[in-house]
Amino acid sequence: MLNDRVTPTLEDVSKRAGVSTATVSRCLNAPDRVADATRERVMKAVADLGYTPNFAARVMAAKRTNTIGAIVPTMENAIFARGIQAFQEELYRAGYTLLVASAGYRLEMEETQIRTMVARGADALLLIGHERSDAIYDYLATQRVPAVIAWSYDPDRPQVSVGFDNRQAMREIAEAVLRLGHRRLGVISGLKAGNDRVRLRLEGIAEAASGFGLDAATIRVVEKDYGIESGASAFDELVATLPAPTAIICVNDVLAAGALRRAQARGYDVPAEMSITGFDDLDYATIVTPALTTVHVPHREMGERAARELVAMVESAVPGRSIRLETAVTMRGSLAAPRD
Amino acid sequence: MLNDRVTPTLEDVSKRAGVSTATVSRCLNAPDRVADATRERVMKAVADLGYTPNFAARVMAAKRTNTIGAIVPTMENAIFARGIQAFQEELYRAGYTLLVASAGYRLEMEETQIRTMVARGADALLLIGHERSDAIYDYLATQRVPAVIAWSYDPDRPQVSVGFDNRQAMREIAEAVLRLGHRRLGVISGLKAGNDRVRLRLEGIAEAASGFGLDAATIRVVEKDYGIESGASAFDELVATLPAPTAIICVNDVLAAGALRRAQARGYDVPAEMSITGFDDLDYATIVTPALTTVHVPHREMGERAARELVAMVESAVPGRSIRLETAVTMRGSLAAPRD
DNA sequence: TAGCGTAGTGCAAGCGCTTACATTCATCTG
DNA sequence: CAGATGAATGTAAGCGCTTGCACTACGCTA
Repeated sequence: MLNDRVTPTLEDVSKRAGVSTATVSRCLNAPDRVADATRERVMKAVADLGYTPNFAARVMAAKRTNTIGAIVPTMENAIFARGIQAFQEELYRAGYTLLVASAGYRLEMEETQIRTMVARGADALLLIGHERSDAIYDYLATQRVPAVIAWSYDPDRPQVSVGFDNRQAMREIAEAVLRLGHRRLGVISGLKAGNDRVRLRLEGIAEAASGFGLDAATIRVVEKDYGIESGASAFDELVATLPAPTAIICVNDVLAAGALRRAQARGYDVPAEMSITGFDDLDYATIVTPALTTVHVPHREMGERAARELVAMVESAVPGRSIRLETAVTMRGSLAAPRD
Repeated sequence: MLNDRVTPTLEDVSKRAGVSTATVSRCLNAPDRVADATRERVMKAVADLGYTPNFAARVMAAKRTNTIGAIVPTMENAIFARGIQAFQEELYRAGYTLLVASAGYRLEMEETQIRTMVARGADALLLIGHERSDAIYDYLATQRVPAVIAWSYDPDRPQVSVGFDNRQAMREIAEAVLRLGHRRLGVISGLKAGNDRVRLRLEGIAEAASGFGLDAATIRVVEKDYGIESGASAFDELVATLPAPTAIICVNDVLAAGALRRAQARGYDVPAEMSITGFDDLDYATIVTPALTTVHVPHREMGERAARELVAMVESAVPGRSIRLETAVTMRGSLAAPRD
């Protein structure tokens, strides 16, 4: 018994107030069902004793935790931070607590985390992207734990999603690149395994290329995990094989920032000799020089809407509706027409 | 009963395996105390049923959650992300789950979060910085919840801390600035309220200034919340009053990155006309141009060591020792001698 | 062979709370 | 004024798990 707390219990309070534990419980959970005088007495006892309800006991008895879990691929870089922050603020407003776990972009790890969260009594879950096993979706269904998928939007899937169309968003920025005249493209991608957002974005690039009469299969794609350094080394790989691309499209701003810095370190003039684009519109995009042309994603709005949707699903047991958010190509200095 | 789960219970498993619930429980928690044949049978039943232990029930019965909470000021920018990520990885290795909450740099909010975490049964807590009410320290003591303070190191305080000496770290970089000949300094600070790290860093600057014969009181300090935009507008304020500083010391890289970009937007040549320094050595520091001279903080190491210390405190109930980590001034392009 | 130790298992008492149901009693109705 | 009504409170049954203790059976030792 490592944790033998010295916390007063409901019973201590009830004795001190001279009532039953049921009355104390009601004072705490449904104050209007208790006579004013009694309530005052009880509340005084609560205050005197510094009583805090035992969470586990409450969960066991009430089968509700007022807790919502979020499982993100990573907390290390800023990709999910802003959205999750907004998510948590909105949950807090609605009286819920957020539990965050990160799965390191690994599906089995995510599955473990989902099961852990459910076992911990999460009333609902926020998940990133659609890709995961049917087994785990079935599990959530049988457990009756509502879930919302964020950072992705797909009305054709049975799951409720609050996000944007990754493919279309990426196609739009790729088209912007192509429209300027670029024909030799390089792509820096995150790891595709277990990450449908990345795959959809790559498809978006391929679609744009086809639309401009390019054979998408000839576009060189370098796949790396996320990180500044990965973007930098991916850049080196892309320019190693000739003819080098005139524009490099990155699936997010972190990779783009790394590629940009490496390009400059290698003496490339960005954007005159080399254009680079990002995705997400994180802080990274605006602090680099030149600032990144990127896809703006409404992270905060996504977090807030997902929270509201999830709370509604928990509280009214309605099915929940998918919500599509708009992204926007944001033109900044890192993209220009090719020189030649 | 919104969450009437359809989860199998220990009893379901025990029936299927033809043993008592006690045996099933032992299979799960102390497998070597059960005969091999029995264990196999039980494990098969567990697998067949897809059984997951109910967390709340387990906590109630065992009074231990294998959960450690971390309450950080914010998750929005990258300041704490790397350290927390390392913290969680190390905890995971030791068999613990991490609960994260953010307190928005507000002390009352932090207090609420601490109480919530304790009520939820956190076995221990990671807190950022020393500043909080005695009442809450007393609370943790009576509840017997071990806590470690990170991002700060102070051997004279009763609390265990794993971190660095904010004052000295900042003094060192300020001295580097002064040594180059700067005498007109500006400072961009985070909000001091409830944030002892910031105050210590400011003291470090004052000490350095005194050491160089400057009156610390004459140094202009602009206080802002953290954010790129805050850094930018703080820069404007600092250069609005003449004579403008020749070097701006920022209490972190986020503010520094914002100030740097704004300086350039206003036509300043950094570092020739204006030097800018940061603190933390986040990604931000290396992707801006010129890269930021900053104080390198061993975030990952801090997270890992804090996790190990905390686990030791929980498991062996030893008092715990404070650990001092070294920081290092990292010279990069944003700092140079003043022109005049 | 009696006596003992030990590994393996079961029994059942909680852990602190919520809540369906039972009880009490003051108030109202006709 | 008897009886109905309903507000306020109490009673007690769990929620699903862990664990101290008791018990059995088997293999040793002397």
